[in-house]
Amino acid sequence: MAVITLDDASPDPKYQQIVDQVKAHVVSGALPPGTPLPSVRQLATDLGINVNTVLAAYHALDAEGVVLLRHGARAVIHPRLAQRAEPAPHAVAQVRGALERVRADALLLGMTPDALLSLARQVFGE
Amino acid sequence: MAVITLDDASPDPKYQQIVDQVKAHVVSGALPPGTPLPSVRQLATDLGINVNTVLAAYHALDAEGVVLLRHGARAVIHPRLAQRAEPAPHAVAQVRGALERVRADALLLGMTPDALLSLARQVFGE
Amino acid sequence: MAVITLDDASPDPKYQQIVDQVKAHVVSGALPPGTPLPSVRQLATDLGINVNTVLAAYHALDAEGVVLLRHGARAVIHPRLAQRAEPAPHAVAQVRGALERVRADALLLGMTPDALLSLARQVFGE
Amino acid sequence: MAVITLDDASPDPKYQQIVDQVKAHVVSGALPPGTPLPSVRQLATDLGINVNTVLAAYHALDAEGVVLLRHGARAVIHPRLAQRAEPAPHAVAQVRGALERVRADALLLGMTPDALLSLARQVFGE
DNA sequence: GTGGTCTAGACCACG
DNA sequence: GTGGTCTAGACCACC
Repeated sequence: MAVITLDDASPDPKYQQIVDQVKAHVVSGALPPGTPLPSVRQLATDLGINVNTVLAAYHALDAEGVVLLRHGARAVIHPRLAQRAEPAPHAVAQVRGALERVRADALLLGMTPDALLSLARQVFGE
Repeated sequence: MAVITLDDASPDPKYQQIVDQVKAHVVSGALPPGTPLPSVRQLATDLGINVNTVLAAYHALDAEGVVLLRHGARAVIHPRLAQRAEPAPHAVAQVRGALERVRADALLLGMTPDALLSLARQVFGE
Repeated sequence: MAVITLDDASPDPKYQQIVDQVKAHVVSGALPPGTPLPSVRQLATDLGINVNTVLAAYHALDAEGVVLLRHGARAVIHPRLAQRAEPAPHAVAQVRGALERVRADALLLGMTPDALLSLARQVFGE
Repeated sequence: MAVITLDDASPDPKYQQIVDQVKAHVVSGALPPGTPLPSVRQLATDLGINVNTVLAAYHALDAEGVVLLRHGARAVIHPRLAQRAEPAPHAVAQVRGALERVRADALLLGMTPDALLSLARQVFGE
């Protein structure tokens, strides 16, 4: 459970794919705060990639506060993630920008505004 | 009208900012199909950037089918853009992926699913 | 009294947290020179961590001269701690370096020099 | 000016030394917002170290928002650094923790509270 | 055994 | 030319 897989055909770099999937698992509840992640070496061999690539992903997650890295200890999902309840002032602006970008691409790809809204309800709704 | 501006403080590369803004203007109707874009040299001097940077943006837009580039002729918004009505099979999957990524980041930033849906309705709604 | 606690959400390693807290208790007077520390095994079980982790902390404190370790005997706060009166030549330079580092981070975090000085007076003042 | 140097005898890793010095230069005004940093390759050869070590430092500065990294463009001190005026809620607590740590070490090194406060006024004062 | 740092070198993407 | 990604492998620090 909470498996991480790589797609060689993806335009995203491997370390980014790892970051995205860990975040997704955190959000879905598959990786609750405090859960230990696989060791960098373990995940590297599992995915058939280099240890440093996994390290890059873990460092990025650490910098974002999603993961807690400590010397000698297994990396864990940050225990204080659950406490965050403030919407954060700039966060909304940031998300809005991302949504506007998605909207432009979707409409140019031929989707109707209605179809987009409907898809959003599907993805964003519980 | 349909002005393009660059933000030096943006994490996005310049060519990306140009691409995003042209798309936005197309979607908003400010740049209807067939409209000529400013010449590469003109836009480059207007923005105070290198010609190659503008060229990169135009090429990207051409590759996505948003713009039509022809040797010796001014670049124009693709005339057949309006005819696209089929959402394209992989397009929906692509947009869904983008939305899922936005969702993960939004929730990790502390937004509630409700707030996100509400924001999406705001941005995606006509 | 002079309790030591661990914070799982802290980015600092456990042994470091122990070292910091013992130092703080010594400085505050809660652990005067000569005071015996809890045994390695006792503290390890109290905190629910490995004996070696506590040992590492005690060794670090011993190396810094804060604690006196003797084979077979309980570790104690170094009895001669009180006698130190000379600031030591390199000590000032070391502390100055630490303060400069704190200053850079504080200012980058948005604090004003005045706010920083005021906070320092609060923390450093008796 | 705004030179960066490495100290092989320092306990801090090289990439950390680069990070600290860039921050110090930003705070001192030697590197105002928008200033381009030396390219990773240039700085690497200047310091006689590997390119990836410099990259690690630049990535860390980018993650902290001190530096703006963009593909193909020279790294620059973040242009929006000047705009930050909010003290940030957790920032104060973070700085306070750092000061408390410095205080404990200073007193254990034999400095008096008065000497520490005086040094702080020297370092923190304009 | 776990993560941290550093090196060396290759190839890709952006301007 | 600039930064980005990835690999391979070595050695160190922490638990």
